[in-house]
Amino acid sequence: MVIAEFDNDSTFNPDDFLRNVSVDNVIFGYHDKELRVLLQLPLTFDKWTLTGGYIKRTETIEEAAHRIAYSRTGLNNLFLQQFRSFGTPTRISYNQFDLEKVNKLIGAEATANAWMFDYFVSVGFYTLTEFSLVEVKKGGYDEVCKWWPINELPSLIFDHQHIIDEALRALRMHISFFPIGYELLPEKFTLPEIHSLYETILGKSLDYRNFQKRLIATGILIKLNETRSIGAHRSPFLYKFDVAKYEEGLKSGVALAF
Amino acid sequence: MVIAEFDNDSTFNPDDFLRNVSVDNVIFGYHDKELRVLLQLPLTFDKWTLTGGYIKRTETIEEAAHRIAYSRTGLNNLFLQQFRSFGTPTRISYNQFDLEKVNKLIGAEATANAWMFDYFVSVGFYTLTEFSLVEVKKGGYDEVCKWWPINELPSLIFDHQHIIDEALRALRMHISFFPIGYELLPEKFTLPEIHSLYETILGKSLDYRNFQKRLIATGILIKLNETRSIGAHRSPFLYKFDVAKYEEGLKSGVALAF
DNA sequence: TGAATAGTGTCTTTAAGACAGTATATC
DNA sequence: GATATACTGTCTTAAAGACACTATTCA
Repeated sequence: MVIAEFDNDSTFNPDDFLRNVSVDNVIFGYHDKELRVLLQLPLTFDKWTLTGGYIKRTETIEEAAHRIAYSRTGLNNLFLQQFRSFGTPTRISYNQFDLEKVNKLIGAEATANAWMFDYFVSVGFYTLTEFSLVEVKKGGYDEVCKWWPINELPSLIFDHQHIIDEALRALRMHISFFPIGYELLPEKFTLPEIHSLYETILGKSLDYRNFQKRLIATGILIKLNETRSIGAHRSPFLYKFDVAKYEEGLKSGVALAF
Repeated sequence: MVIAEFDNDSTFNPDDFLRNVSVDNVIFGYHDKELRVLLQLPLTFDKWTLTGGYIKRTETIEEAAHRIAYSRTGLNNLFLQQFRSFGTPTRISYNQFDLEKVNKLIGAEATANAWMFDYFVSVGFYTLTEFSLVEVKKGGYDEVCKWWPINELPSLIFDHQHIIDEALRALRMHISFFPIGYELLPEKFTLPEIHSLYETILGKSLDYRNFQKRLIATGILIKLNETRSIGAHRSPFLYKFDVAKYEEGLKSGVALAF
């Protein structure tokens, strides 16, 4: 629930958007055994927020989620997954806004019943991407937009901490039934790399031998006849995804009960 | 997305409700090996709809779902489960309304941009109840409200068939991980009864011996020293739920991979 | 040759799935 | 005793989980 739309549209008009519904994206980023979330610090708050926004009258909620994600990451083929909606009259609280800053932005005196302080039901989406390659673009009304390690999140506005918790729960459930990694790993990757990926997302260690057995058994991996040189150590073999089987797994599920 | 609120409130004022968000309840009913859905035929359509409604500015989306479910079933302790939200600009289509009837109801000429024809994002909830004991109450603006067998649904308005399909998918996934039956079976029930319940909901047959083994293994059942007389047949034993373990299972899940 | 990482195999336990004959209640 | 339903047990197979040693790279 933020004013991301202002960014590319200087003639922002609330009437072009749905009232009382918004989208919040929980964008998880993975890199080098670390899981982060993309958060922004709007000028109108002194707390961080998810990258969210309003829904245009001409677009679906999924399109809105993609547009908002694109506006921050420049990525337009993210696998955005709806996981829950959040609706409580008190979730958006008037007094968490910095009214002085709001007034300056609006160029007028904001009253307590201004549309932006209204009760918004937020539809939550999450996604997962490789964050080291993403060029984060802050919105015109944000001070900063950056990746925060999942275990060291700053103080968040409204119920955004709760939304992140729920998104992480959904993500962790999701990866027991569907393959992940295609957007997160280089085209050719090693088993230790994908092993670390799963461990990081699940937040627990997985026996490497059993992990390998199960992952191979899904049939989504193709072992290559190349190795990666990693210094004074044995060189691990490279693998790539069998894209057809990976896609198939995304649809009908894959047995990986972690 | 219907005008259920009119029912108990003759002074219905759209300003008391959120714009552009609604709730749709998929109320599944079970009785005697049959699964049904509660649908209503509003005066303003010639197609059937889910029992849905708008969200008051003073209530959470969950409270709205409960209020709406109560208004049709008289039940107020339903286990309503949010499963997805639906938002497409075209999902509510103006020309599926019977304008003549709408005008008569409103007492004025409805224009194409009236609030009720607007783009509504609908938050979907489902629940499951024993339908033979429910006294269905139709809304003041409905012609009928009744249970339809899941396999013989009438023609539904908007995307309501799709919402039902998604709800059923969620329900079937749900019962592989969580116990069901407490609200659906009499306090004392037999194994063949709960077996039929699972078969009906899943829409497939389950080997009785394996089913029993797994269900007993969950520990949520208590075998009683009584039997039920069912005529010229062997009398099955009665069971009841171990409520504490059942509740526990609702929280942390139960292994029942069907 | 030592340090760090990659790779591999077996055993045990548990669960899933297929399958058929005996027991009981009433007419 | 005929009929309809309830009840029970075993075998096979597959998957999960625990566990420890060998192989490779290069400084």
